[in-house]
Amino acid sequence: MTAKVISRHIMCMTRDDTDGEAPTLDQARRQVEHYGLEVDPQAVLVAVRLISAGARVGRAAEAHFAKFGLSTGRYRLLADLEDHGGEKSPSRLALDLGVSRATVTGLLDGLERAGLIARRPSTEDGRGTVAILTARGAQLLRDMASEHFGRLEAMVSGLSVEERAVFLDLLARVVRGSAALTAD
Amino acid sequence: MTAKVISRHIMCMTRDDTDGEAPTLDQARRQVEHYGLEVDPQAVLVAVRLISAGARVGRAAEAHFAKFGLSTGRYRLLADLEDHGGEKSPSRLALDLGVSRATVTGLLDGLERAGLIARRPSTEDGRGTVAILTARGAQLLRDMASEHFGRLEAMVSGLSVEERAVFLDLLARVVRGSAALTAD
DNA sequence: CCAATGTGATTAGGCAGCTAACTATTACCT
DNA sequence: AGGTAATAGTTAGCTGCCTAATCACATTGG
Repeated sequence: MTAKVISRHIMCMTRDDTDGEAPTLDQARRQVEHYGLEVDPQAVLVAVRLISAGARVGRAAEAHFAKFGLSTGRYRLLADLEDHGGEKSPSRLALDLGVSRATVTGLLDGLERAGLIARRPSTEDGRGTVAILTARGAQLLRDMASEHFGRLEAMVSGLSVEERAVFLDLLARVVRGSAALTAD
Repeated sequence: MTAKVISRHIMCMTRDDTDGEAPTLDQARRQVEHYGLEVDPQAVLVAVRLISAGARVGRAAEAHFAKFGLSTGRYRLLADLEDHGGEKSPSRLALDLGVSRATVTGLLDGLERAGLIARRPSTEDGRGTVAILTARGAQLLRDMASEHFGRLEAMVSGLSVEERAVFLDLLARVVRGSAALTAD
């Protein structure tokens, strides 16, 4: 995720060691006070931890893709293709995956080299191309599915069904808040 | 041709675009059934939406950095440097930021070119270098701080203080779940 | 005291995302 | 018709991240 993805947190409040963990409330507070701002450190912490957590889960998923020689982007493209009956134009893929057409070109290049998709000129549009999932591509997806979804499930296994519902609601509200900032 | 409903695969946590929203429960269910898996679609949805939300918030923060000519990585490095008194070795930066030393070298190159940091040989270790925050770098951070933290706060403004606490707890538990998968 | 090993920083090469620019084709508009 | 605009796909060049390899210096053990 993406990568790329944003690593752990937007601000570097990593204080000492043990590398790894997400920033603490103290660190957020220190940062805010350092600039003399009237911002709620807890709110900052929520945003930063959300970014961190999303990246972490994304990386955990990516680790599985890597075992099959795929990246997140390539997996997404393959899966979207299958979901659509195995055929789709690059432009449409870009739209549905939310990436640029140029990125799709690059992903298709790699997937074609690996024999997971094929390109064929469109029959309806002289400009167009169609990406086709090969039998090998479909098989790969089948091979990955069980463990992939199982891993996703395992990651949230610490939450009850009710908690998951609450979590989804809170997530949606933060997304709305960020969308308000983004949309200009 | 009719606008066919685009089905989005589970890992297709698309950004906004066209329809914009993250995947739905229906889509998750369809995917899981397609492979005949016994996985809870809601759990899958939680993981996928978390990835999506984290990326969204990260992008919203990044948009602000871009106004000052910084990327997320460069901002984090700068902020970490200031947080540490303005001086730190590249190795330490890599450790604290959670990226490789090679990445730090690249980030420092860009920041040095922009006059935001300077490199100086370490006085204690003949092999070592120290990255130093310049006055200009510190000023840039000061200029960015208010709006940066304000934006983070705004994104979570839809949650009450209690909800934020719940959210942090749920986030932490999902992170623990993903860490269990990652660590092996 | 010197060889082996370890560590700091960089370089080289790869991937995935982006924008901008380009070619080819199709569609639109008088 | 014919010129202009929009669209499909690609290419080129940027960034940020990675790993692996390299070079320089440090430390340590026999």
